[in-house]
Amino acid sequence: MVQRVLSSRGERLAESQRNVTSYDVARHAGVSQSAVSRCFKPGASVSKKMRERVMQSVQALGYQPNAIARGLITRRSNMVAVIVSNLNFYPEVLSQLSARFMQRGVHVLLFTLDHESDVARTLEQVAQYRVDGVLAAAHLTREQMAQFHQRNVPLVFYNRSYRDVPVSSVCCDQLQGERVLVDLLAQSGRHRSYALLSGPADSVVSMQRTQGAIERLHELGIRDLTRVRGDYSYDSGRRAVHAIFEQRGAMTDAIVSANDMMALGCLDELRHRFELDVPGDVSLVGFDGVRAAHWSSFDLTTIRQPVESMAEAAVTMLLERIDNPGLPAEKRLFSGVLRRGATLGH
Amino acid sequence: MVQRVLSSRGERLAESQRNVTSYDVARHAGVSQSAVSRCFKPGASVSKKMRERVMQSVQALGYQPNAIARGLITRRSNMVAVIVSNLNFYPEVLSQLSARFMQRGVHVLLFTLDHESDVARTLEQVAQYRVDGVLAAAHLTREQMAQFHQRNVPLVFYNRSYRDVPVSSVCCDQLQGERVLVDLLAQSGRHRSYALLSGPADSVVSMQRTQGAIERLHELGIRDLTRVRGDYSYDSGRRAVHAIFEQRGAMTDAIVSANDMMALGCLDELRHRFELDVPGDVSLVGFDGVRAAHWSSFDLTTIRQPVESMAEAAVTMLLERIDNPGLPAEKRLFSGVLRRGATLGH
DNA sequence: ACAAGAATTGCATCCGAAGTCAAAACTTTA
DNA sequence: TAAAGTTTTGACTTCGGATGCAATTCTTGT
Repeated sequence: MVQRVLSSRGERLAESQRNVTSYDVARHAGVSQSAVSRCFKPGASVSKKMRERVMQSVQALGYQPNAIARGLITRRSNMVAVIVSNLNFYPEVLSQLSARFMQRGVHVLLFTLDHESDVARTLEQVAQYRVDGVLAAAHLTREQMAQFHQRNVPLVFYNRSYRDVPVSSVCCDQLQGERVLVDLLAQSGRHRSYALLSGPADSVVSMQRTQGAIERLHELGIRDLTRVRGDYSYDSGRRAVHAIFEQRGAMTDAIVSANDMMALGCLDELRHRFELDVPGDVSLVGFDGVRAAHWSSFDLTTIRQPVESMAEAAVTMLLERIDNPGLPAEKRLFSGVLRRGATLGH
Repeated sequence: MVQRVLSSRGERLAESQRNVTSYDVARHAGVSQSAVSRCFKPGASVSKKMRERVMQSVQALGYQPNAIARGLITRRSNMVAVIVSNLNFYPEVLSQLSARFMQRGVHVLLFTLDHESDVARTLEQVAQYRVDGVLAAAHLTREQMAQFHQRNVPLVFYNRSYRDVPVSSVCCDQLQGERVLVDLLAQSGRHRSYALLSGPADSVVSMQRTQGAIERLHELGIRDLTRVRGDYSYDSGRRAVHAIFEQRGAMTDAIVSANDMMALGCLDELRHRFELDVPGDVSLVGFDGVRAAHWSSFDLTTIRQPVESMAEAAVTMLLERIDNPGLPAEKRLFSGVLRRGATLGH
């Protein structure tokens, strides 16, 4: 009963309040629909008089052009899909990307992937919305990349580079950054035993960082290495300390963490649970340059990813490729910036 | 040269690879376009045989229905706009909202506002994309709300409630939470002098928290109160400590911060710069329940906003109102959850 | 086997703006 | 002032899928 009344009211509303269209404006202004359309196209052939008349009606009726309809005919949605694997790790990146896209009049359709989510289904959705381009801060398979390529949808990866695949990406040089950190550790004191804390097994970034560290350690003749794995979270960093000490007793006096969050977890656990001094007893380095790494409780030595530059580059690369589909794939590699904190032994 | 070859190839591709449409599928399967369309509408009248035939062609051609075209005719974009004022403060909230919308097959068009950004222009964009609903974690004027109402676009606010305006919202009870914190402070020891650290002047949330604290302090007969203002950031928390001590010397021994970030800034500055003991010399409370508040370096006493419940409520409320435009506005108020940390005096 | 009823299918139209092209209106020139 | 040239304007079609309705096919009962 109530239901019926409500819905009949809903219908009446829907009829009377049907969105204002360009036809309505045209009728109101006594001109053709084409004229109205042209008034919204910059650089179109419209007389001053016409524009004034139309705009007056636009104001009067509160007309807003329908971006959906426009997208249908122009085959340009003016939207890009931004795919992030786990939002918690990318707040700053997403904020940067979003701001820069908005500034250029491009809209962001956000897709987040968590462990349970079905990547294939998500990408289907991306395809159905006919976005003009895709910015992915998540792992895609070669087939999935190929699909976008087939459909002529430009794709740019953020911090994932796929060697041997001609796909565009903007990355921070993980290997080099990690080598710098290891060098610094090695210079800063004679450490007896190193521990390497990696991220999730399926993270390419973690793999690269870990590999960079191992390479450099080997080059320096350091072979005594404990390896444990975390999931990039603070808590997993705390747990990692226990795992490390279980494997090597309390011999370990240098920890290389694949990211800052885990490093902070280590730091807290070392200090507050094990009552060890950092950097006195243990040296520690992270990677990323998250805000908290700068906090005076931590003052972590780390490599800061130049997020602003990377975001700018990613956005620019994607938009360029949208405007000019012929552009070849390009991989841009940014160097991280060393931040010397107080977590390295004398 | 290479350029030309590539771009001419691009053109040929663009022509031949024009996106597959339902007509293409229909032709390939030897059926009508309506039939194809119906195969994608759940619950439509389609025979098993027909569905099989169509789906085979769909597979063969790699057809993906065009959500834009569908949106045009159904007047349902299946997108909602999420407007957040400054992403940095909302990583977890956004992640929650996004995940929950996605789970229900609704897509998120993300709009971020920073200080410079033009809210009016942004809302114009929101309107043009004919989103089905708007979730705002940002401040809108009454007129702006009214615009959405006029256009029959459901609007739900996250953590902003406007008294006297019939608009839906999901909020955490800032006043009550702050009162609980003040009570706890008062019980935990006899503090000589309180300081109140507010957020930005234009933040309603900050106002409410501040007001809640002041009310309760007054009720408890506490009038000796230093007031300073920050911008919600860690750094502004650090600076605030200096401001407080300048105003009251080092008398102050209880600080009520309008959010956790600033509280953490205070904490670090008190301990590392002023070499004071928290909670020995100064007690401190925050608000929000951010991750870092739980870290063992801080162990902050705070009120945790039940982000999961709030996000779920906000998403549900919005989608309900999309499906049933007749529903009246509703304000839902969640209580924060006290987290007792180690930043309160004995 | 045939009529009545139910389930499918296809035709035609619609959503709302943009682009094509020819007609109309306005300028300029001789 | 008429002819030629330039702008503006409007009628019509298009984008790609959804839907009301009529036509068709399939069931079912007798």
